[in-house]
Amino acid sequence: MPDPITRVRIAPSPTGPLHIGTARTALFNYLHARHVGGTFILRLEDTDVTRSTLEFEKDILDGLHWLGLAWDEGPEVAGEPARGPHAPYRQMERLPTYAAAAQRLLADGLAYPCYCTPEELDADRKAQEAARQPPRYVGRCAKLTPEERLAREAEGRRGALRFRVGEGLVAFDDIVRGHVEFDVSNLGGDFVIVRADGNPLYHFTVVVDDAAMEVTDVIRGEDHLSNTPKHILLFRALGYDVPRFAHLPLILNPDRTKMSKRKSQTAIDAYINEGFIPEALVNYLALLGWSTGTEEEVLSLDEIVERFDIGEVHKGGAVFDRERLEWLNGQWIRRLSADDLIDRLRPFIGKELDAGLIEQMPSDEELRALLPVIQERLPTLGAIGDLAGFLWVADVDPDPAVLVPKRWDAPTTIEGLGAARATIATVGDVVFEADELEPPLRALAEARGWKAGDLFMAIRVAVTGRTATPPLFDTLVALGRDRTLARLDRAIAVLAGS
RNA sequence: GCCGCAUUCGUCUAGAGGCCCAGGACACCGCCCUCUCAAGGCGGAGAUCACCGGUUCGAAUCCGGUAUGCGGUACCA
Repeated sequence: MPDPITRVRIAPSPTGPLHIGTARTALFNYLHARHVGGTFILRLEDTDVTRSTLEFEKDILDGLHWLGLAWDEGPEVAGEPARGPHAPYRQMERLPTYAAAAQRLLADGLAYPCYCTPEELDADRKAQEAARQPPRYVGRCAKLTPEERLAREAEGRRGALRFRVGEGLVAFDDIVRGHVEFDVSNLGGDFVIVRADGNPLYHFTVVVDDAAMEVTDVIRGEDHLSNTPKHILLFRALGYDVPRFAHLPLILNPDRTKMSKRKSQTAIDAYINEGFIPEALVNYLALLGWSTGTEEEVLSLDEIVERFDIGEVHKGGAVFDRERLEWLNGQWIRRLSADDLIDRLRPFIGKELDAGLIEQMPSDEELRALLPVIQERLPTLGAIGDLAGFLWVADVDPDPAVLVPKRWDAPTTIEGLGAARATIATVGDVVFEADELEPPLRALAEARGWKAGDLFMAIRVAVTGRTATPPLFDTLVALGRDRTLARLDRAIAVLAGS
C-alpha cells in the first residue's frame, strides 16, 4: 500500500567523509521510503561552520549516489542549489527560518537569552561534579528581568538563547524500541538552541527543519534516542506535529563500542577504493540490524526494498564484520555480467598502472578472455593486480627459492623447465590453447616420472613469479606463446646463475 | 554520577509459549573436486538462549529483579 504521505530524511553533517553509519542510516531511510512509496529527503546540517567543508559535502553526496540511494528532494551536486519544494536544503542557507522560530519562542517566553560566560558554566559543572550531582544548567539567567537583560546588552554582552525545558514526563512510541519515557528533570536543564554568535544549534535546527520539510518519520541512529525528548519539547513549543521516531541500533567496533574511525575503517571512500561494489555494501548494511526472516542473504537493493519493514529492525547493536562483507562482495562480483565487470575493473587496473605496478593496460578483449578464470577469484575489484598483474608487465623475476618445487631440487627444476619449454615451443601460435597445452605437458611429466603438479608449479612460478595464480594453462594462453617461452628461458637462467 | 537503551554460537542473525536438547550465514576445521589459488559440493565443531526468581502442564519466547555492555548527559552533530 503506497503511502505518499510518508516523508523521511537523511541529514548528514559535512564535517567528515561519508561514514558507514551515515550510509546505513541513509539506506534504512531510503528502504522505508521506497517500501511505502514515500519521499526521501537529503538535508545538509552544516551549522558547525568551523568543521563543515564543501569537500566533505561532495564526498557524502558522491558516496550516497554511488550506493544508489537516490533522494527525491535535496542538493544533487555538492555546492549546487537543491531541488524540492522546501529548498534550500542546507541549514546555513535556512538561517532566517531558525531566526523566525527563535523569535517566536522568545516572544512566547518559551526561550530566554542567557549571558552566562563559559567560565561560569564550567564552574557550575565542576561544583555539581564535586557534589556528585548530574550536570545541568542552574538557571541563572532564567528569571532575568527585562531591565537586567537590557543592562547586559548595554555592556555589549550577547546572549545565547536557552529553551525552557519545564517539567513533567515526555513519552513516545519508538517504532523499533517501543514505548520510551523520560523525565524532563533529567534533561540537564534549559538547553541552548542559538549560540551567542547567532548560529542555531543542532537540537533546534533539526526540529525546525523536520517540521518545515514535513518529515513524518525520523529514522536515525540510537545515539539520538536520549536527545529525542528535547526535540519533542521543541516540536510542541513551536506548535508543530511531532513525527514518529525510529532509532536504529548502532554499528559497533569489534569491542562493541560505537563504530569509530579510531578502531575501524569507517569511510565509505576507503571501501570504494578497495574495490567493494555498491551491491555488496548495500546488501551487507541492510543485514546489519535487519533480516528478511527467511534464509535469503544475497539480495539486491530492489529486493530489499520489497521485503523491508522498519518495524522488524533489531534493537541490539551489531558488530561490523568485514569478513562477511568480503564474502558478499565476492558473491556480487560473481553475479556481474562480463561487460559490467570489465567496466568496473578498469579504474582499478588504471590505479595499478599509475602506481607503476603494471606497465600496460590490457584491452577489453584480453580482459574478457580472462574473466572466466578471474571472476570467481576476486574478493574485491582491487585484488585484480595481485591476481593478474603479472600479465601486464614486461618481465617477472621469480625468486629462485620459490621456483624450485618442494619435492624438487634446482637441477631437476632446470631440467623440467627446459623440457617444458621445448614441449610448449612445439605448440604453434595458431593452436596455442589450454586444451593443446595440457596433454603434452602431462605426457612429459609422466614420461620423466615427475608429478604433474610439481612440473606445473615450476612453470607457474617461472611465468608468473607467484605460487597462487589462475589455472596454469589459461594463464599461459593469456600470456601468449612468445612471452611464455621468454619467461621460461629467463627462469632457467636465474636458476642456473644462482 | 544521573538518565536511557540493549543482551540467542567468535560475528551477523532465525525464533513472537509446545514445531527448538535452538535453524541459517560468515569465519574456523575436515573431506570431495583439483596443476596452485579460489569458487563450488558435502560434513564437523561451535549457544546451559547474560544471570536469578516468578507465571504456566510447558518459556529463548510472558513478568520482576540483578549483572554486564553501550549510548546520551556541549554555546558538536
